Amino acid sequence: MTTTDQERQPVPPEARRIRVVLGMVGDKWSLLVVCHLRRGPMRFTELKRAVEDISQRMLTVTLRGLERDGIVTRTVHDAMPPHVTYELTPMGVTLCEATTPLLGWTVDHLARIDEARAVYDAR
Amino acid sequence: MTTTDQERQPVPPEARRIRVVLGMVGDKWSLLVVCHLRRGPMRFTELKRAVEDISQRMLTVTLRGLERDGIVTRTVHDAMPPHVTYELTPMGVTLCEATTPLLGWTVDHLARIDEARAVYDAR
DNA sequence: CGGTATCCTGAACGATACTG
DNA sequence: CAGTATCGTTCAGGATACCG
Repeated sequence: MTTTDQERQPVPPEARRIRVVLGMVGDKWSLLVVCHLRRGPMRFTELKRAVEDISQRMLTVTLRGLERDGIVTRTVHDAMPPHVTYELTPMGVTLCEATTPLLGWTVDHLARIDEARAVYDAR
Repeated sequence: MTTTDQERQPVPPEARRIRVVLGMVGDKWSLLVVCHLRRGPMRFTELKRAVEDISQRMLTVTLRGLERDGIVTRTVHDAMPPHVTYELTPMGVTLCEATTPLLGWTVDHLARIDEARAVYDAR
């Protein structure tokens, strides 16, 4: 091998991007919550019911993270009874659109993935 | 509210897809390894050097997972010295393409994300 | 209604040593 | 070279209880 010298720092910016994406939506609930908010603003309890099996704590933690990243907005309505709504920001909408191909890929390959796993596990 | 009855099971298939995607590439290393393999087959040690800070153990674990899912192939070459190469399967290549928009989104919004976090943390 | 606070468990991950 | 085995730690996430 003679190319040993000039191949340092191959893809550091790509690595940075991947870390950022995973840090934002790589957890168990964020993408799920974002997907539900595509249809429009939702209240806390409404989300709690919609996102199956999420605990109250994890919904709060997830929403705080998404709010911090500028993906959702939190709006407190002073009414009787008082309530809070969450809504995708414009950036949140574009994030949603950016994930569409990946979700589509899963639809197209779910069967093949299950098959590959079965083959691998059988051996 | 009068729509309480007919809104059960809103998006279960979408949830399933998201779980599958995160289960495959939602961990710390899989996407990173896949991205490095875009350029062509690589040997174990070559990957170990390329993927910054990955431990030998995690590289093995990650590659096994990707192999199980049909994303990479593992080929043992009987030579002296013996070596092993990893390569993206056709399905692995399409997965890579499906993630491109999401990575591109990060490039476009990295600055805005950092800004949003700074604003949120300052308050 | 929409949270916080606290405690706890399991899985993911890292470090290190050894091997065909 | 390309692993496996073992151990220790960290941390995301779940259960539960309480609150403005």
